[in-house]
Amino acid sequence: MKKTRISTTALDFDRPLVTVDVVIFSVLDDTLKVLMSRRPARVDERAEPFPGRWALPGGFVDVAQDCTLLDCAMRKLQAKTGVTAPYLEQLGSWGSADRDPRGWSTTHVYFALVHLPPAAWASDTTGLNESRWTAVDEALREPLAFDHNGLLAAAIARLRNKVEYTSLPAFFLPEPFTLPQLQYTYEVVLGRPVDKSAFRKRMLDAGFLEEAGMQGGATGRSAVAYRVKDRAQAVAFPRTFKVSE
Amino acid sequence: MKKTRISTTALDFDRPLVTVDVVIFSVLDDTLKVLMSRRPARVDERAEPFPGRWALPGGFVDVAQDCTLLDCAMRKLQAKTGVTAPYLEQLGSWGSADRDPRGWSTTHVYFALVHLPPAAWASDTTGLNESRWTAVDEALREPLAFDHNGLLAAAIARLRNKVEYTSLPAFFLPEPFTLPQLQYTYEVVLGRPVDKSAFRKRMLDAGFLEEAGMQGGATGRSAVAYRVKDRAQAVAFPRTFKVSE
DNA sequence: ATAATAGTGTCTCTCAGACACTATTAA
DNA sequence: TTAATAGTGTCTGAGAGACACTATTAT
Repeated sequence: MKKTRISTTALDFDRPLVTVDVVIFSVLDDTLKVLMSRRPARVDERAEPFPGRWALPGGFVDVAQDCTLLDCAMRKLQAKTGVTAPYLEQLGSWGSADRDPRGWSTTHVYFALVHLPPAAWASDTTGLNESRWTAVDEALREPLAFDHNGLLAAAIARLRNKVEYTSLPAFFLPEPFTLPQLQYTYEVVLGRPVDKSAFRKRMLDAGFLEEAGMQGGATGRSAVAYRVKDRAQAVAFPRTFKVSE
Repeated sequence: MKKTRISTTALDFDRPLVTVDVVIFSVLDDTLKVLMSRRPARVDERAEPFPGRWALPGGFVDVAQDCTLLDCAMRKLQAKTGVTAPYLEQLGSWGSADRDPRGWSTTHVYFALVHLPPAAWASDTTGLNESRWTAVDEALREPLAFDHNGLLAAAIARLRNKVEYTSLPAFFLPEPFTLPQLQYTYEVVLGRPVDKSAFRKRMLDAGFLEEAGMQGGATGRSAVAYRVKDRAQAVAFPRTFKVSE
């Protein structure tokens, strides 16, 4: 028996599931870390996929609540970390028939760079929303839910690549920050030391910083503090670090 | 009245529409062109959105036919152009409540670089699948269907940006091609002349080309012909063109 | 004064751009 | 031989890396 349809298009075909996942990076303890979320355990007869596995924070788009995909990503980031205005960039989208056992599904992956007050670093290991900050290499070593190993690897690759020629690491620091602090952050993410003189020339010549007073450490000379002029976007340098060899 | 559900997750919420759009670029007549497709005219009482407007080629993901989003994009590209193995890269995804009058919708945008035999350049201005190659600036000037002005602008920006530091324009040429031909293609896309000596050094040093005999023009000296070693991906140069100024 | 950290100066090497030069082909 | 195009050589300047130097602060 066929339904009769008048004045509408044929939209009654199967629609894929639509989700958003957020890769939330931060730097702590000399390490690049990512926020992972544990899939709920099997609580009753309902078939939640990958029970107990670690996964990227994310979930279904709520068409009643989210006006855009970016809204949805910000909502999930806010819910997990309380951060409201971080660096947030779309990484890409993945979709296939078999990435989710519940059916043909798509995910829109965003990646965020945040800095958190130390208090927020406490792992939440209780209840249904268990989450944890994990060193990126460690997170990749174990099998994650869905295709999240692939998504996370892509996010790490994109971040490491962009750090070579952009001001992205500035978003890992609370403002104002000093150039030595910024250099340290670059070195953590790149995993190698960077020459101080070349680094400072590059940052100051790029012109994305503005002075914001002085900042003294526990010991040694005080440093000039800086703020980024335009918090909304990163700056690209004309060359990558370490061109030769 | 509530349905009783056993042994299944709650997936009976509203799902967004899921589409794929493809921005297909090519170079002809000294111009960067894009393939545009006309939305069907209003044929009966069914409400096809944006009747008669120009749009990027695309459409709904067919969960029965497409295994992945990339499959879907390749299927649409193949259907429009007959091209099977071009350069195809994901640009990003857009999704919001109001970009499609039929409801909350998402689109996954891919961009393709193709070279076509001159015969395929004929515009198909008949029937329901009218399509046309249009200069990119011209295509952007008129109001397109949906948010396609924005999608196209993003694709053009990404292409122009990547051409500054990658071997992408090689995909606009049928193999084998000569360095003067490749340089000409760069100049068309960049919209400015490029120094011959610097260009040749850059291309040959990048090491993505392999020789493939000689190729003579109608007049003048013959040129060495080249093929790209790895047709699957573009090469990134360590610097952009024209750093200074 | 010393330790510790912030910041600068100088040298060199690489490489892109500019541009003039040589090489090869057809008529 | 000339026109047209392909390809090379040489100079210069910008800028990154290396690394030694100076500057400022607390003890």
